[in-house]
Amino acid sequence: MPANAYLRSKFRHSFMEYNFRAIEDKWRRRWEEDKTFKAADTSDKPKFYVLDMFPYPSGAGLHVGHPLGYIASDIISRYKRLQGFNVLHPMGFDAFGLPAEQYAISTGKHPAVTTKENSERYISQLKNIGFSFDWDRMISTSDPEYYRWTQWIFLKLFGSWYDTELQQARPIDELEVLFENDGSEGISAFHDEHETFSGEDWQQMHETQRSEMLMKYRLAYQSHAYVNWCEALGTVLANDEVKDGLSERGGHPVERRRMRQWFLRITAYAERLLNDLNELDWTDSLKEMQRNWIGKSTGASVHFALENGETLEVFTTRPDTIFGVTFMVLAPESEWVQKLTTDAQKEEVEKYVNWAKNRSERERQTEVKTVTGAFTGSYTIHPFTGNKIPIWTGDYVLAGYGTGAVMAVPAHDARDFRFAKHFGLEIPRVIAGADGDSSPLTDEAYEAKDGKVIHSDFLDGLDVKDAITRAVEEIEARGLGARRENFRLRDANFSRQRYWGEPFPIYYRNGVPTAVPEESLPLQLPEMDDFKPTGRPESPLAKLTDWTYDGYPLETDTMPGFAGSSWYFLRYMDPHNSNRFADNEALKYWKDVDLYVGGTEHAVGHLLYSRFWHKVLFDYGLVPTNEPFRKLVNQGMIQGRSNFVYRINGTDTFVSHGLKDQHETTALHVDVNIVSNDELDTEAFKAWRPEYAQAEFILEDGKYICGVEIEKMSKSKHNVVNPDKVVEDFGADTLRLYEMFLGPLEQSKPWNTNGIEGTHRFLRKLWNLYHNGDSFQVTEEEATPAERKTLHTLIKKIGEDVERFSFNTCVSSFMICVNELGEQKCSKREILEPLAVLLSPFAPHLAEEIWQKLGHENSISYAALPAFNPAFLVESSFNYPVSFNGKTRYQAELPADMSAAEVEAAILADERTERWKEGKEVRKVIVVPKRIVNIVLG
RNA sequence: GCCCGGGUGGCGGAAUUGGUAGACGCAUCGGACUCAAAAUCCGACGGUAGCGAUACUGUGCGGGUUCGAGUCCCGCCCCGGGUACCA
Repeated sequence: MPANAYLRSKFRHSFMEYNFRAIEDKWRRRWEEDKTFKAADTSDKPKFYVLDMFPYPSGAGLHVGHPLGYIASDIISRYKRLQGFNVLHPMGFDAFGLPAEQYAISTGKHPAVTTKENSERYISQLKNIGFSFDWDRMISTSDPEYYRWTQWIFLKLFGSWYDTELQQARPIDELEVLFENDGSEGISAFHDEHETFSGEDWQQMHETQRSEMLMKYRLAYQSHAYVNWCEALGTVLANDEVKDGLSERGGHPVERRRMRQWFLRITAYAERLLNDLNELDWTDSLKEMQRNWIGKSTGASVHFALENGETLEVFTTRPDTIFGVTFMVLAPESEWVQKLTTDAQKEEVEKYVNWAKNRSERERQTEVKTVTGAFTGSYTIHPFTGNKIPIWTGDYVLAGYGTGAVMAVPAHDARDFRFAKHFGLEIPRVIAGADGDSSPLTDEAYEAKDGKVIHSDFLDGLDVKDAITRAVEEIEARGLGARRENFRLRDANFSRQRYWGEPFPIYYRNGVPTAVPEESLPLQLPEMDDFKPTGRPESPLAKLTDWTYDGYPLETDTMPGFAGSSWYFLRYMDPHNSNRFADNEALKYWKDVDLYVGGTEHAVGHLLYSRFWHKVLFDYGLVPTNEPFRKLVNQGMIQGRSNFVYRINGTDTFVSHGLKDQHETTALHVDVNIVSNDELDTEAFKAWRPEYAQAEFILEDGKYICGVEIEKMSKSKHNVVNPDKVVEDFGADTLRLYEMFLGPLEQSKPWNTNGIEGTHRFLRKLWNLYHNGDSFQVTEEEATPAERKTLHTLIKKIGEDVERFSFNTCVSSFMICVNELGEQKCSKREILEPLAVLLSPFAPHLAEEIWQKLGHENSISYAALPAFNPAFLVESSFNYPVSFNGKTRYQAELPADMSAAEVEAAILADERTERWKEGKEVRKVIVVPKRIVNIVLG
């Protein structure tokens, strides 16, 4: 291995080697002892809050991909300190939740134990890389002193309703006063459907009835609803935890089940969550993901009269096609299905509904194109034509969106078209194509919002866009409905039937869900030896007989993983406060996160929930900003780079990659740690696994070359590279630099240890600039113009590139600078001292060591960033590329301050121009000063 | 299907507002030092032709705008991510 080579070389050379192990050890210890990166609670300096998405401490420890974002944010943190900011850069652990619990179960240990062990391992790995975290602010979401405030915020949500007129959360007792006085009518509140009641009605209600009514308004509420039940995990899951009908964690099947659950009324904030995205400095793609998840669509609600006098409400985005409605479809789960099914159709409909309800989420999604449904036997009356419209049920209509019923326009909606075609229903065309085509639609629906309306009474001749407006006007004028907005976003399922989460501070007093008083928080998670899922849809806490408060039973569900992570960034501002989730002064000083770095996997989960919680706190004046994360940068994923060996089938012989096609072979993953530049260390391979001890090899050019594939980094693929190993072999500074050098931060890229020696070599070259033979040597001589130019080119470049998070080009610039200074044999303080400061955010250990040798007593972390002086970059001449018809032919060195006309004259007078003209005429000369000359020949 | 990214040497990537494509690094090859190896240093390194100066060609494909296109416009192909009966 290269590390051994370096070690060997160290003993051979007599001069001062770059001994990264000693240097890094020394500074790790110093920073810890001196608390170098402790953020001041109050300061005259401007604040800067740099946050990483905190990890859940998994049993596998950190691999080399995890620190990528942390290195980037650490560079920014250190850079901002150099710029004079008071920087808050904390780290902690997302310790509650499913992953931690699954890991505990698989190892047979208690999650409290595994979480502690894993966190400690993470801390040591993180400290090894030299991050400038303020470790005194470390938090863990499973710490009772932390989740006490998670519970407290939950109670805030439980004790709130949303005023749609004031557009903010308000205390629930204010709603009770309104109910008491005037009943439910005229209150502008976001709530579930219910029948209106008067003030007198309210006064006569029982406690239970009142509680149930308030549940329809609370921001944290209980409800019976269809939820994602995952049998294998023994819990329900939120929508963002389910992918393709399988649990995101573990890939287990998920079924739809009606259960009583806690929910968060995030839908009340849909509009604000959507609008406020505009003011955030996030990537467009991330904002777009949130917009799509929120899914706002504009249209109309329309009431269709039923024969029994009731009305059926539907939501449509295409009211312009209302004359094309030939049938209605209800979701199988809709309450209307039962009510509207006639005796004659009863058997068929019941059979269908039962079948549809028992389909798994996965079946529903994989068989999207299969058309199923049943006729209820009832009809509705078309509000404009008076026609009888048959009512069907079909599972392509979702119960949870809109009203769970649609007006079907088969000619202009692909799903309705398929349904009509399958059941032989009419498909009348009401929108002509853009080319005026009004022929019947036989193959597919015409969904484009383009063309003119036909066969539609008062809408005839209008363009689609105008017809939508006109149709809504008419619907409103006739009292048939109204313009309406609809959101795809659903309320967040907040219950988990698991052990390892925050207990709900809720107890059931005579069956009425009641808040545990604030003074009794934290409501501690009870110690349990048997914390495994029960296998029934209830939490392990239900096994306890003494899980009570004040003699009443406590809620047995626990909160989901995203509870603790929805506000942790606030706790860092004041992590040890025992009176409040964070002190008001601290909140006012730190305000919000200036830079948040993390992966896109949290685009719609964590980032949406956090924004929601933050807005509720903002409504109560508990936080000073309405958004928590001003700027957000997504780092790409580091993929694994797997190596393969090829075993000749039925033998113990392995053939090198280039020769494998001459044999029948099986490709096997081999540990990337015993492969260097794709060459296998065959002795290490024999020692790797007992079954390979007798292995024989067919080599090419005396080497065994491995195959390569880019895959996910995972243990089973033997492509995991541990940062500890890289730090041991090359040092933390090399690791930091190399991770940045790999490519643009936001891009996904494979980890390949091969190139790391380049960055290590760079650090040694840099180290040698400050040393001569075996002694540190930096002179006080005045720098030359060339040396100053080299330095200030770097200062300018680093300033620009850090600003745009282009750290890979920063590293290149350092390399160029060091190469040039090496050629210049520069050892002058005037140049080398600023260079050390510039480098310190990237390679902090090395920079500190040099800084100390330069005679400074304080940490380089609080030095001042060198100022850029453009005067040093002024050039007296410019080497013009001269091109003819766009092809560069020769270079001409001309004074830099020459005007365009002078340049033109000089070039035309150049003898080389004559040669390249090839006798043709000069039609035009383009001169861009200090860039290019192009001569157009005719 | 829809919405976002992206496609540049053997490899990772650079080219920030249209102005010398391939910076920087890895790998490879050649040389110096060495008994030898490692380390270090020097040099070559997109493709084709040529001893060579050099010429032609070249940023996924096809067209266009421009004095000039990796960069802008139109139409495709491929890869990655998100989302999916959302009416």
